[in-house]
Amino acid sequence: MTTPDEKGRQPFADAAGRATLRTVAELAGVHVSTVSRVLNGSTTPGVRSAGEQTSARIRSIAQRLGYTPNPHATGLRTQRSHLIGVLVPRLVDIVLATVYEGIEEASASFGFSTFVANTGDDPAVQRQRTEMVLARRVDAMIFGDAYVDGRFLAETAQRGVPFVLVSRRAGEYPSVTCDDYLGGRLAAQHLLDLGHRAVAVIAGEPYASTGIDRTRGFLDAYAEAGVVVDADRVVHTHFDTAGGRDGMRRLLTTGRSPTAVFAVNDFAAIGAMGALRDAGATVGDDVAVVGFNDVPLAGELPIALTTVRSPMHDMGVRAVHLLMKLLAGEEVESERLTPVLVARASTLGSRDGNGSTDRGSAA
Amino acid sequence: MTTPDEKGRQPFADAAGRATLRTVAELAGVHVSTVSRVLNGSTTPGVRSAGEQTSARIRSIAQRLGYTPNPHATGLRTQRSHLIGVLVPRLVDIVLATVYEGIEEASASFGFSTFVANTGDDPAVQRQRTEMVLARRVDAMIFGDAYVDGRFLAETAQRGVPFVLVSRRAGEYPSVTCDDYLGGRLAAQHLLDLGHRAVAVIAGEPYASTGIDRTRGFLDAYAEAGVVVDADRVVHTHFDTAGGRDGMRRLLTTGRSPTAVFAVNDFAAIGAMGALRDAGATVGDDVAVVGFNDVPLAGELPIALTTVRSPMHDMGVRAVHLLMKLLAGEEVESERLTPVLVARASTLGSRDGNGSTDRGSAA
DNA sequence: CGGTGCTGCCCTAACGTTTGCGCCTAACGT
DNA sequence: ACGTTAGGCGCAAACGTTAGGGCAGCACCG
Repeated sequence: MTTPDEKGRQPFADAAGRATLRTVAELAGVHVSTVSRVLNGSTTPGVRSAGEQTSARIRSIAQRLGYTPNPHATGLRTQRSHLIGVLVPRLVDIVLATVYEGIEEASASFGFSTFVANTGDDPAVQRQRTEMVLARRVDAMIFGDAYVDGRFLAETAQRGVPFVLVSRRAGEYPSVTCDDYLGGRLAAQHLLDLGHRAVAVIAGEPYASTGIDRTRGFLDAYAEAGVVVDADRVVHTHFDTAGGRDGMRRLLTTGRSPTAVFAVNDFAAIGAMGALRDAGATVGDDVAVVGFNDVPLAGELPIALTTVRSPMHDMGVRAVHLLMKLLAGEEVESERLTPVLVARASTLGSRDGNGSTDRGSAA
Repeated sequence: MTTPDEKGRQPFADAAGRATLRTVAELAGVHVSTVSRVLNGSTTPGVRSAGEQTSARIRSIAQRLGYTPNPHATGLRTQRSHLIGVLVPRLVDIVLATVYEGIEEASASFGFSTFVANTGDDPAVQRQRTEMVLARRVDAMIFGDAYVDGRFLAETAQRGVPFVLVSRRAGEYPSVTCDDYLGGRLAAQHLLDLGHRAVAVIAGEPYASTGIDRTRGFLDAYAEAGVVVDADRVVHTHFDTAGGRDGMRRLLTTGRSPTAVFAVNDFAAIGAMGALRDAGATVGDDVAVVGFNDVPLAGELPIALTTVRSPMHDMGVRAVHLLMKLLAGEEVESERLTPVLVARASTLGSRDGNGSTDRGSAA
């Protein structure tokens, strides 16, 4: 089957015609192990690498041949794949997609590649995708879809797989998140400043720390201002537009309509705006709406959305850094990144030129 | 360093304690090659597998141990990685993210995993990321970021890497796209039906077939109706909200304001709506706006967006199917999937209850 | 002049799979 | 009873790397 030298193809190359260590070694007239040591920078102090000119020659040949080490061989030999498995609820959610971009970027800078998988926040799928990712022998994992109770994570931890959480926290596992509690407080303070007392919260999924912490921060701030938000004014929903619309509808049918709504996610906020529009209310004038995350289009909406900006990209980057420290055996500590409120027309109303310019107010 | 049997851990397991073929073989009292043949179903007709009960025993032991083959070893031995490299402009673009979800889903169903990388439509990055992905020894690639001239793809093709395109077409390379030309015609027909003659196009990037074909379909339909759209009414922009806003601003400063705008992308349309709002125009009543793709929030906007729905998820799925045929050595042909116009308030105006319900009209 | 220590490289054994080849044993045909 | 055949399985050689252990040659020192 394998013709030894099909058509002038590199001798001693692999089946696909790619140069191997052997190709380089043969051309340089040295042993493959020498090439390996030279190319790996052989940073081990005790072990010696090759001489100056031999090294230069080897490097130049490798370069000319476009040699890249076969990751399967390396992985097999070293038991390290330089692969990170990433699990997210859904990549079509721009929030997680942005976080993932940060992860991918930072991983690449450390020489790691990433596998992503969607789990849809379904525990059965989480388990199945984790198995799949682990079967690929990843060195570590990043979970963006943690349940706040962390029961599933305990299993993974017991299997000895190093991992960090991103976006959502859970238990005592190392995580990089937005300071969601503070974010909730920022939203509350903004609405309090505008005089809103009858407020409601579209709180997201009950198992996600993001929604939980943002809601708690919001309610705590209101409580401290002497306003107790009734339990039926807090509704749980999916994190997307459809969820926000449903949540808003439920809030509107309870009778006493709120004058302001805090949605723990921009897309839920947009859905809420849709439901308000359908109910004949004008967002910003009749009802104030605050979202969370400040996705790029929040400021572009026909009625620009007031929201709490979270450092999504940065969370991904920091998560990778944290993971690298973990892999290096260092002590790691969870990080909470600071959010910023961005006030726009959806709370300021039409009195304010519709706020196409962002005014970030430092937290 | 390697303690032979650290703490009651599976004998003959790998460093991470995972079962290997050897573990299974030892327990079953057979040779590893036998285990390999049994577990691989050894469908080769000439070569015989093991006997009925031996097979059953092996399978049961493998199952009990949770054996999964080491993909590095398999990849090294077979020169096939069951890996697909996917390049997209940006994953935060929900359109490509949705396409990618389809790719990931379909790939998994074929036993393939995927690497994604963002290229930001930058040729230098495309090249660099392609190298990176190829260095991982992927079996094939899917490009979602093709330039219509396809010059870079020619290099990749010459290297013998099997690939298909998705979302955008280029040259004669196999691709799965939306029938963008038809989509452009649908948008035009809708605006023609509403009586618009002074129309403009936010045409996207000049190197992407999506924008090109949608624009051409739109202009052709208008030309057939006897309306010639001036060249200065067609502006090129980025595919995001910022791009749409800039494009709209440019259109508004040319003097003669259009009564309708076709943006080749929903986010550009949203940006255009933002610019119109800033200019004091009411979208739907003063100026009609049509987008493209029908992303989930298009219908949730305060002014719901009329748009051309493209089968994004399905494109990803079909692209993988096409790739599998290609890998199987079959003849493959490009596919164009049919789009559908969804009319909403951004063209119908407030006369229409704001159209929170979609009315897909078959193409 | 013999030891000692270093430099510069080679040798070899893995890592976990797959796969062509070939050896047994049992069943079958004549 | 003996030769043939096929089934059931073991053997061993790869795939491309890495890494521990050497072995020459040279300089240096006493």
